[in-house]
Amino acid sequence: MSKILIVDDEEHIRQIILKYAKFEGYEAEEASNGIQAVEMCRQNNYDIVIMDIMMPELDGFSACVKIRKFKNIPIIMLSARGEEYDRIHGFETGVDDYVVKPFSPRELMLRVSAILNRTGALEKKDIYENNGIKVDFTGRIVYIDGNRVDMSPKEYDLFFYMVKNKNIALSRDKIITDVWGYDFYGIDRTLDTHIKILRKSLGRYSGRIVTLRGVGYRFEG
Amino acid sequence: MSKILIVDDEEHIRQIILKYAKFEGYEAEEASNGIQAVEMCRQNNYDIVIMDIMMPELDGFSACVKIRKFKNIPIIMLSARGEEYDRIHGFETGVDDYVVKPFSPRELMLRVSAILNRTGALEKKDIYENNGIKVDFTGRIVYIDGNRVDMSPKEYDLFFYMVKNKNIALSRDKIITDVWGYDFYGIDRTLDTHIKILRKSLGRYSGRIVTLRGVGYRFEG
DNA sequence: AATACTTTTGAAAAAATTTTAAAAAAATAT
DNA sequence: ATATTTTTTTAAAATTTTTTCAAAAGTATT
Repeated sequence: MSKILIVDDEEHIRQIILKYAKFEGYEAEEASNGIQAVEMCRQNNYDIVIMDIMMPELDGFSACVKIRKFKNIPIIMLSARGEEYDRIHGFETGVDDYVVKPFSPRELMLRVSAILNRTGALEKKDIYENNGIKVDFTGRIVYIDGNRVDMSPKEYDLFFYMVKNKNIALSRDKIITDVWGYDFYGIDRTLDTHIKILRKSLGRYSGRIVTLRGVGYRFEG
Repeated sequence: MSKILIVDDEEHIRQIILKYAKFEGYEAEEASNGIQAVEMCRQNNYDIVIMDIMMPELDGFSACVKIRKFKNIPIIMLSARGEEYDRIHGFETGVDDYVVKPFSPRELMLRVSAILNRTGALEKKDIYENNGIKVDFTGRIVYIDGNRVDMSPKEYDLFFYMVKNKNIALSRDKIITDVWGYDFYGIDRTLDTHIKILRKSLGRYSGRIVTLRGVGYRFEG
């Protein structure tokens, strides 16, 4: 399991990333400024660092340079839209990738996964396989009994989320907040509809998504 | 695998080159001044040397002359824009090529590759081949069912990038950032258009580039 | 068994994304 | 300087996906 260090001075940004990182199956810790980040990198072994550029105390680039002096960890930088940054400067300081705020958490996780694969920090692909269902998170492919299944974006997102949280009771609220990324406190049946579609895609394994009446759903894997 | 010696007194320039060289699959070592470079060349077998002209201790030209006394390694010189240098002087000292700073790393790597091929310091070629599609990264040639296919520069870049990251879900953002080298967080359809062109070039294999709706694309290889 | 409440379904409407083709702009070669 | 090629932009068309809605089915409780 890969370990991520999330560095940002804004609490809520950290929380969002943290949340997504966890449900992607990563272990994650936080730091709220550059100095703290450098210190934590010195004392722990992270597989990748996600760091904001603009921070009090010590900005992202400087922290990056300091970290690189003692450890060669992949680093992804976050920059606010319009904030000036410069790719070359990034390369100089050893940044591996950039993501512009506001970012989609899914997008960010895709990049994390890509870098971890590339750097071979985790040579093995991110794959789940059990009882006829196989999910290749890196390639975004789902197999049922060895056959590829096409899904729509939301369907993938929803399924990936459930698989990553397999055997856990997930409340409707939690699923919606986590997969849709915001609350639509609607009284609509969007989630149900998606579950229906997903179950259809799962064919004879539709029963692996169990309805928890009054609560939500659980994927059994 | 070819081995490169990178000589520059500026750490960050070395890092940039190092990064790209590694990305291209070369092995690379560094020296920070002429004296050190000469010494390292004496003790190791490099296939090519990339060296800055202006350096403390011993400048590039002088180092070049010294190296040439005992070994005939191809040498590429880096000179700052506007910095005075003299082509004739270069030829006298046995320089094989010049690149002016600030340079495009890709450009530099192309020259490295060109020289290595020319001098026949043959390294094993970087080639991908699978199911009717063959990509010679070194020669920048694409074959479909054995026939050469002409592509425009961007088309090559895009295709190479996708092939190097085969079977990975690549987000549009990531592709654009990585291939174009900057973000246009615009709303234009540049990438789509290039994908279309690329697919056309791939003929009956156009389906190997799969659209991941809401995400991006994936090359299947 | 009746009631109240949830979930499932299918179909239609609405929204979003990708593909296309063609023109404009930029870059390169002649 | 002019012609040619490549890249980007644009806008419309095609496609796919998401959401909504209302009826049907299912479950727990009384």
